[in-house]
Amino acid sequence: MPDKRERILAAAETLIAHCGFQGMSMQLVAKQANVATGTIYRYFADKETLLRCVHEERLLEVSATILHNVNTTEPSHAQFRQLWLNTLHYLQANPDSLCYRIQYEASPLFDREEERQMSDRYFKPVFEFFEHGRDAGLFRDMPAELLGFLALENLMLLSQKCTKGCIELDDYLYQQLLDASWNAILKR
Amino acid sequence: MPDKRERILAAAETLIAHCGFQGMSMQLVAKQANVATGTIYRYFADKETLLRCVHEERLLEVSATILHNVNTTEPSHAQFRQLWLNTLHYLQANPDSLCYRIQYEASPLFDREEERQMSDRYFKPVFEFFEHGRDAGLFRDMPAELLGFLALENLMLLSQKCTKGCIELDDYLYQQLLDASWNAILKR
Amino acid sequence: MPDKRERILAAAETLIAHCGFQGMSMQLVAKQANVATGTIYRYFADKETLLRCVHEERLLEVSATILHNVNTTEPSHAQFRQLWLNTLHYLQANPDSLCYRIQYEASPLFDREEERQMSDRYFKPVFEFFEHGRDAGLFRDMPAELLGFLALENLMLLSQKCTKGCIELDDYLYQQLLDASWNAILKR
Amino acid sequence: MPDKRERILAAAETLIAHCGFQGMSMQLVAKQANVATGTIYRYFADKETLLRCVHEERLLEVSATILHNVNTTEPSHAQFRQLWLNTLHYLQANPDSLCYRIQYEASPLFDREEERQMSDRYFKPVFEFFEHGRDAGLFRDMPAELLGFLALENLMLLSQKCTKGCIELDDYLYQQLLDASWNAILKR
DNA sequence: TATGAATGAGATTTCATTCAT
DNA sequence: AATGAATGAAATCTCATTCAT
Repeated sequence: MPDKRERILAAAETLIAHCGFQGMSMQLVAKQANVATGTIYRYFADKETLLRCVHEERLLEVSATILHNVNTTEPSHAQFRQLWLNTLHYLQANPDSLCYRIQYEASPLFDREEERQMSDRYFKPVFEFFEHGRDAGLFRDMPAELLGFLALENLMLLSQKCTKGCIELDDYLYQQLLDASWNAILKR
Repeated sequence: MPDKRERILAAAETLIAHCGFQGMSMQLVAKQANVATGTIYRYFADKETLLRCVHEERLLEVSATILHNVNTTEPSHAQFRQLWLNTLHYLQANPDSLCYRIQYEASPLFDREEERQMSDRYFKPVFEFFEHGRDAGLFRDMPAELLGFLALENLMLLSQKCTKGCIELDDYLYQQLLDASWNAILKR
Repeated sequence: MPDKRERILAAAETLIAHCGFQGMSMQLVAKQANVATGTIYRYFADKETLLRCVHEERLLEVSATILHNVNTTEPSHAQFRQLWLNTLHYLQANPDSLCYRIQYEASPLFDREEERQMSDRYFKPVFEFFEHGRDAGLFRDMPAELLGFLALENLMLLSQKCTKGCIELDDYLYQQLLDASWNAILKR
Repeated sequence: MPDKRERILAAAETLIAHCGFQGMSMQLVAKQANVATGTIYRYFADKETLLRCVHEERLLEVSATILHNVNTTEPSHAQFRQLWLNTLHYLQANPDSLCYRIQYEASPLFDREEERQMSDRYFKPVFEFFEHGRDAGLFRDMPAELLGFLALENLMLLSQKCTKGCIELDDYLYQQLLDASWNAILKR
């Protein structure tokens, strides 16, 4: 019954998003996932492993989502727009996932090497999009990671501010932000 | 001996940066600050209060630092450059402070209203800088908070990536990033 | 294994009797009951709840014991004698229980309303005994609670004095005390 | 400034009455008495000594109060009435004192030998009253302590019930209770 | 004599993990 | 495979006592 594994992952993510890293106990995860405490340990070696798995699972999901309908070999404003909107929509639809990721990446669980490998594995097409654009003289002369960061990753903090209610955005502002991101990476 | 309070705050910040929110225990803070456990409770009502105080203390410090040598009534590329570099240098010199802030803001301790009030109190000059520039037709037509976010706040995630060793930057790239930020907020 | 709950209750009662309310720690209760500290919290939400439960458990036990072989609808000297002796024997056989109750009732845990409800629930037959006697013109014209108090409850302090070794009693004195109690409540 | 000592004693008594033995900390006593924490230790060796002193101080006060206007060499109903009413009024006027005493006597601080000595010292006239009455054939053939207990000490639990609001008494009932006490100790 | 900041042992409570069923 | 009661180490917080001022 592999959906138990899924339920446990989702429960952990939600709990961290709402109660923070300290607020997540294995007992609470079990209750939220509707399984027994011991059951968690049949799917995950320990708490740390569970947290790492949530992270990886979500990276996989994000990468799949944001590349939807994007042709990464043809860098253009239209492709970029699709990429940017996919990212935004995912973040808005999954505030727990975002909240989790930010806490995870700032925590000591986060491991540079492992992260680089996962990035490479899951976000290769995204990086390729920026590489192609840079090599065609469209984007600034920077490593693809930096272009990706400038264009997409700052949406994370922005989304968090929206979710927490610090900023309110409307269609006009979204248009402006998309445009700002495009201008930031554009050569000249 | 009011420097005890300072030592406790610094110890808490460092520990959170290195061990995460969950890894920071009051015992460890006491040891790191070289005081007895009970002493912490003479200065801070409980753990939550301590964490909130670290947050406020650092906001105060950041705002003082990044406004150094900036005339906020004259928005110009030179002033912007100073602001951006101040921010960058502060973040690089105080990676713990950054790491702390990100975790704090993603945690359930974070309170929207309180945060807005503190932002208004401490970062008023920064917001004024962007307001003046916008009203003069220099910057995009956006709330000052958003301009500030686009220009400066994404430096937070970027710095974190550097600190964690995911990205390496040199002078040329810094120049590019400064330019990218400027282009992002510029009207036209 | 529901006898664990029983063991915890008994351990708490004994410890309070011997070490006082302040001397009873959850660690000691656990050791005395031969369970782990955490186990207590599976059965009782917190220390206060545990103390309240000890109280209720013992009220239940007392009421059952002192009504043994007493027909409460026939108030007479013989019935009274049985009631009085039952009470005395229970107190002598369970000095811990007594010591606990006195401390509990003098402590701030004690809640008037809750107590009145428990009294009504558990000691109804005792009160009826005194009511019937009063209505038949045998006992003084007083609320049943007061008659019960005069006749039985002062045995509590008396027993405590014996337990603590302040007073020594023999059969002759018991006879006298029983007689004194009877005279106290008798009309005329 | 010996009134500091008095203030500390009063503060300890009040706190125990209201917050229980566990609720009384030396810090709270200091605050309530309006002195510094360390000052308490100039007057009392430690917490236990302080608690014992409160006890003794109050015994002294009670004995002085209840013997007011009583001629202990002439046992009679009038003298008894005065004694009984003095006791009642003291208890009603000083519910904290009562509440303290009950908790103290049930606690492990209470020491049989010391208590007997203090009783003898402070309540000698009361015991003499009952001895004279017994030797004159007026009261039951019992040790004076027991007569005193039957006549007066059960007022303690009764008063506590009133203070806690479990029982309400009026003049008629007081008259009845006084009469009941008298009947209890009377020979025949 | 009086103060109150500081101490650190100890109290209550939580929670990751195990294991008999 | 799944359960959830039990564990006990560790976390937070309190408080009797000391001591420099």
